[in-house]
Amino acid sequence: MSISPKLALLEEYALVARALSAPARLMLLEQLAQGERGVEALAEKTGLTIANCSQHLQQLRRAALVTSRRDGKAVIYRLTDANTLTLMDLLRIVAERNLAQVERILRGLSGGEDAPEPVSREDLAARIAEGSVTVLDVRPADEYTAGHIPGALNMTLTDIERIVPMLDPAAEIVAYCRGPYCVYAHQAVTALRKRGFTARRLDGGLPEWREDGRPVLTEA
Amino acid sequence: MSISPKLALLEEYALVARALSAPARLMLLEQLAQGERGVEALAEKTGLTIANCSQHLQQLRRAALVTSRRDGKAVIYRLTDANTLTLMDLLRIVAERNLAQVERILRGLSGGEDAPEPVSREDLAARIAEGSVTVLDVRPADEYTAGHIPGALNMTLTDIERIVPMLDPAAEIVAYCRGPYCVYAHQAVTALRKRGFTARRLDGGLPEWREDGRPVLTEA
DNA sequence: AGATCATTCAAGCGATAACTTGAATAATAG
DNA sequence: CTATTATTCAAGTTATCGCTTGAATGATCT
Repeated sequence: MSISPKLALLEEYALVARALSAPARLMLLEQLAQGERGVEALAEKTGLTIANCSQHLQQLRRAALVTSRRDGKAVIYRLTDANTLTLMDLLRIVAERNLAQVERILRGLSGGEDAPEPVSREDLAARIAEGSVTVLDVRPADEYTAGHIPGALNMTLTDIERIVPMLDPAAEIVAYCRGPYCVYAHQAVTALRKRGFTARRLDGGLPEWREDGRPVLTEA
Repeated sequence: MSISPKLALLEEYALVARALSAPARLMLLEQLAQGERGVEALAEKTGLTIANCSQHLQQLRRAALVTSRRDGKAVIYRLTDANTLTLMDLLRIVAERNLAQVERILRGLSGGEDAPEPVSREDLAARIAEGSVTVLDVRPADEYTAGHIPGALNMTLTDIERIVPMLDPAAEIVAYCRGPYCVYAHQAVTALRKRGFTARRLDGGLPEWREDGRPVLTEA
């Protein structure tokens, strides 16, 4: 800084961007968007080793994207504030809007067929109120238990085959998962549409839903 | 992608973040926020070698943050769209809001004294209309020539000493430069306040002013 | 205090990125 | 067509990052 204040400033901005530049850390942030977590839980969810996970988390903390507190022996991490979420969203928007590569990957996910437009959270809330929609929560059971959209059915991708017969073929289905970074809902919609259902994806995931101030049900 | 669609997606998002993770590229983006430029001009402004500059620009192009076109022998680069600017702004917001380090650097720039709040662009426009403010453009002359706020005086930091006597000591001064990443206006305000002037900084720079749809004057 | 558990630190390895130098490509002028 | 100018490509060097392994810290429980 004594050398060049300008460069020092840019170095700080770059530090934040660099923290977002590794897929492993984006996975961690996506998990943390669901709620605060300990190191071990994060390591298990992301498939990283404990030590590696810890190092990534410290890097995120250095960039002030996450903060941590102690709870007994455990250290609990959480997103610093909504800015972190906004930054992740914007990163995704720029990538998806601009990169043809991403387009192709998403096409691959939806089996080459054109995926329908996602349902806005406002529309979904209205249709839940009038009972004209079946809502699927396509996340692991523990995340569902920790909080989900009221009335949503929890099913993992592997459970789809078994649960499909329980669904009313005439009903419209809306699937959601962790959020824009998460591909579970994409895959669920693809699978359901192949079986003739009218399925669409929710715009955003549970973090965005919660961010809107909409109701979230936690299992007792 | 055939291995893991999810990881491939995250890799794309990470690519965008990685493009923003080098100070050199942030400098280039800041320059491009002023308007489109050729490789040589960018290299000169940022102090990079031509080859190095070209490589950074290609990296930004791969992340779709900038696009390019040919103009004769020259290749002209520009920001892809407003999303790039938004992403830079958000990066800055997160860094400045969260990093104590950045706080200290900015304090250092303002000589330890508390800097006044920046003037909003709306306020500045109103006060220009009523003629109750002196506007300083603290950028290099060529950038001033390419476009500036109507009525603004152009002065570089090194010129401040000479030009100060020409200014009405009673007038309120508002300084602006390239934008939030740029520290020229910060330094100008500090220098002026040391000399007893009532000086404040514009919130944002010329790119943001232009983005608002406000008038920009180009020298004939 | 000693044992135990969760997390962090430290050292080492392979891969990747930034920068330099020198050559290759593309468009234009003579 | 050749020369010129602007940009890009390619190879090489140094520094940094991500990951692994093994040891060190810090808080709790007996």
